[in-house]
Amino acid sequence: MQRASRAASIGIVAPTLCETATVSPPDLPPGEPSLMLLPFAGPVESRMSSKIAPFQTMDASSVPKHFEAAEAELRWDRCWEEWGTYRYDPSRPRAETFVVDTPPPTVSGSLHIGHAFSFTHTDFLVRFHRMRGMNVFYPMGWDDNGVPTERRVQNYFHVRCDPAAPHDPNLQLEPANAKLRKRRPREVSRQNFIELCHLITQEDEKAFHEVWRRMALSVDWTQTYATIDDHCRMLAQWSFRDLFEKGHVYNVDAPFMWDVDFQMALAQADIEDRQQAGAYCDIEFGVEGGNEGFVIATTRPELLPACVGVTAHPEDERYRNFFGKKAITPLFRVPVPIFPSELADPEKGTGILMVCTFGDSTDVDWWRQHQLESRQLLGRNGRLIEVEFGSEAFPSLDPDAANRFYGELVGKRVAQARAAVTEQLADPSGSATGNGAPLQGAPRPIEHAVKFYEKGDNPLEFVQTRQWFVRLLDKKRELLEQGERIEWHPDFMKVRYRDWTEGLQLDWCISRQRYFGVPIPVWYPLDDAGERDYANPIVADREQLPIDPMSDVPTGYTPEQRDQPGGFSGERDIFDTWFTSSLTPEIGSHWTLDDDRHAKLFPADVRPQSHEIIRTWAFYTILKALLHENEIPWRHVLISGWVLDPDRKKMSKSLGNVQTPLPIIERHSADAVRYWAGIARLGVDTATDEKVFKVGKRLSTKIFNAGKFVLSQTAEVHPITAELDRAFVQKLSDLVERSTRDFEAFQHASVLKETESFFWTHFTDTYLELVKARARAEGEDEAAARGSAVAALRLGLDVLLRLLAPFLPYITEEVWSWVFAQEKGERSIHRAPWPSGENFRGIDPPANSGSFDVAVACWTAINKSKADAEVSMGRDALNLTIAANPQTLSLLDPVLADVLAAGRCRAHQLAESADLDDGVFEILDAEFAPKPE
RNA sequence: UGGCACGUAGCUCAGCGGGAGAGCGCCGCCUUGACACGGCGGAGGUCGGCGGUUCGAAACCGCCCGUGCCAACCA
Repeated sequence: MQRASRAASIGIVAPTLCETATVSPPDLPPGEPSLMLLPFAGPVESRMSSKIAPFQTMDASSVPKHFEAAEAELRWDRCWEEWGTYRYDPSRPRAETFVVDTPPPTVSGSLHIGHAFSFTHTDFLVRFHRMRGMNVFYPMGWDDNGVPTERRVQNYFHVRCDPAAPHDPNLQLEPANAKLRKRRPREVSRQNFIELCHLITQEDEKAFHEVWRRMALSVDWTQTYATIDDHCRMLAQWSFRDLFEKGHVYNVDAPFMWDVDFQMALAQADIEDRQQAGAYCDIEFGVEGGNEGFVIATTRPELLPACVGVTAHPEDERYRNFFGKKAITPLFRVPVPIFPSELADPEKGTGILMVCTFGDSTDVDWWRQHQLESRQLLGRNGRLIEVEFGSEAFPSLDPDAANRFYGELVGKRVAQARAAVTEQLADPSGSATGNGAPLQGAPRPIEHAVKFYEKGDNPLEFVQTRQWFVRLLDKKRELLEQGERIEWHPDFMKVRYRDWTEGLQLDWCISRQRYFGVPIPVWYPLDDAGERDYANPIVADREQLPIDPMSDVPTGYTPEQRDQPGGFSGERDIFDTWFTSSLTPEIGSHWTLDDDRHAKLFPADVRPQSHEIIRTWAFYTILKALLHENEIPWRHVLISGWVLDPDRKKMSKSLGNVQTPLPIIERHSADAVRYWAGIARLGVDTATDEKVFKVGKRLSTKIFNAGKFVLSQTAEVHPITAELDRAFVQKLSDLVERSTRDFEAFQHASVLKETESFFWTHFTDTYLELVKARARAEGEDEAAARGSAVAALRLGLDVLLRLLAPFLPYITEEVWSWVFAQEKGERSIHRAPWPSGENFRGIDPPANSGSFDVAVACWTAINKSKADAEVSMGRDALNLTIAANPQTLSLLDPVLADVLAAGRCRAHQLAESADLDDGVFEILDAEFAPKPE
């Protein structure tokens, strides 16, 4: 309390903080919360210099010995929030606005250090532009939708969604324990399931929120959205309606990629290839009207009952005679056409193969092109369905045998059916030619690529279902052009986008057979027989949105008409989660809701993201902006690399090597973690490294101590006139110029490295030491020299703090608050202007541009002579002979007094030594004072 | 198999047409008044390999080797 009242009377930053100081934040322990919350405000003597305006110093002894990062992080976070330091100002014009299309993290995914890494990259740039005077729009979104959340709810509560189950309005569930997990999952209604999803995402959001605050992401927290909230659902559904009206979406009933475990359709972007062990089975087929046969090689013998054709290359001599005839499948004795196809590769397998409904996408092509029969045997759950051979749909020359064989397969999953069929094929009774067992020899093991859903555990199948699509194959050229209009950082990442776009083979399947997400806002009229009219869907009106077609009713119908002949039926599917997240720029800009805001915030300036989702998030966002507004969604894309574990493996949940940010922050401080992220360039994968965190921590400690020293120099400031001071300022001015240029070019890592290097090499290790004595020189006639040093020291600290502020927001704010906050009239350094030529106006350049380096070289030579003599640097030199060539000695002259003072040199001689190189000094005949008792 | 990126000191990386660099680690020394959560000094590399362009290549070009990522490869 005493501290608080004193600060108030001194009035640095205290007036605004008094309120803060009286508020006990809920997340701090009780005790002395008011003290904890007060930014340090040591005693300040306010003086007016006759030469340079308001000037304050502080008493270094009043500053704590060490910087307590954890305490400061909580304290400053509260201040920034109270001050609205990061608030977007909607009244300012577009030209002054800098817009970020922030990635909404999947909140039910694991929060790891990689998130902190890439989000911090964005924050560096944001803070730079804010200090440059831009009005920053930096929102935060949460991605709640989709499979990860459903999975998490299923595991957390040990439940499954059963759409047929009745809703339980009083459902209360605890997290499942081990005992509960042994039982079958509890089945809950669709609505209950969705409520559980909401519950868990809210909890997960808090975890992210806490880490973001602690990392000092300068987000405007008043601009927050969640992909499941009304605003996002409305815009996603409106997006669908707009695309529908423009003719870009359609629904079709066709064979498509299907995950048998999730039981949902997928888009090309959701698929990955995995190397799998498989085996070629060589199977003899018969040919109708004889006992001839041929052998096909297949890795999917279980699809034999679904065989609808056989094909070989038209030029293949081995099989030419068969074209036009019918093949007879073994076991099931089904006659199927044999036709030529350029797509068959004579080199592969035996050169002749079976076409099934459906083994792969080529099967689908053949099936379409040659109008083959449809004999879909694989059900949506991945098990073989019941069929009757000998019926019209499943003809057979020997229905009894076929049904006997097939009876052993019904209900089996793919892998089980494969084993069973392989066994059956080894039985001669199944032969189509009478030449013994259809299986020729043992299956031959191979490794081959198989398509998987990226989150799935079983290979994809092609299953005929009805799905909604966005047409994109006809828009490749425009999409590629949009990609060219955007600047990619690093630029080679553009290639990823181009390759993906050029390689597109399928339209975007946007319907998903899931529960937690944005419903497709469509109903279907039912005819008199109660069948859905898919050709004439009823798309919800704008005014109705957002809607859930399972509970809301289309205009012109009554609730009683739901699922009645002549009535309507609601679409059950929801959107692919990317359908919503591809609208993040429009979600932030309030597209279609607020034209003025949209004009200011769209297109955005930057989109930060990681490279593995170029094909999804970046691609779909570009697509949406093109189709809705014929625009690019943002001008720049920033691609952060991945975070690897110390063994350089990608951090992922499945590998179990995930590190979470909070323990690292607690151990090393948020600034240290930000430093680690800051030295990594965009697009470069980076390993977590204790050593680097420590370097960051060390830098912030040094800033704390150097700040304490500089601001406690009590001499009045004067114009910067001394040669060494002017030489230092010139170097500083060059640094500002380079840093600004690098930041403008999205090279944050160079800014940090250069500034850090300058801070140590040119500021604390050299300049500060060289002028220390002069800054403390006593006597009236030393006032100008003294004041010049103090002014340059303060200028150096001021500029370096600001250059480092985007990277190390806590320590720079802390030091800023001691004196500069009031002196410069800006309470937060994060609102202070970025350094520029303005800061150096009126300071003359040095007489010699080499003065600084010569001073350092000479001082270093003196230090070396002390090191060689194994005496402390603090020991006085009684007498030194300084040798250098005449040119170098003449450069030394204007800075010699500073060098001698820093070297504690009581007496000296200069010796011309023409054979020494420029800038090189040698110390001869050094004599040091004896070690004091 | 194709595309992209990367290969520089023990480790992590910067440099990308004219001096081979930084931090950490290592060795030696120093309690100094902002800082021992310090400071000073030092050792350490034929810049993956082979060719080419150039007066000059770690850097530019070609080929090769290695690593990573992306994409393709389901008969």
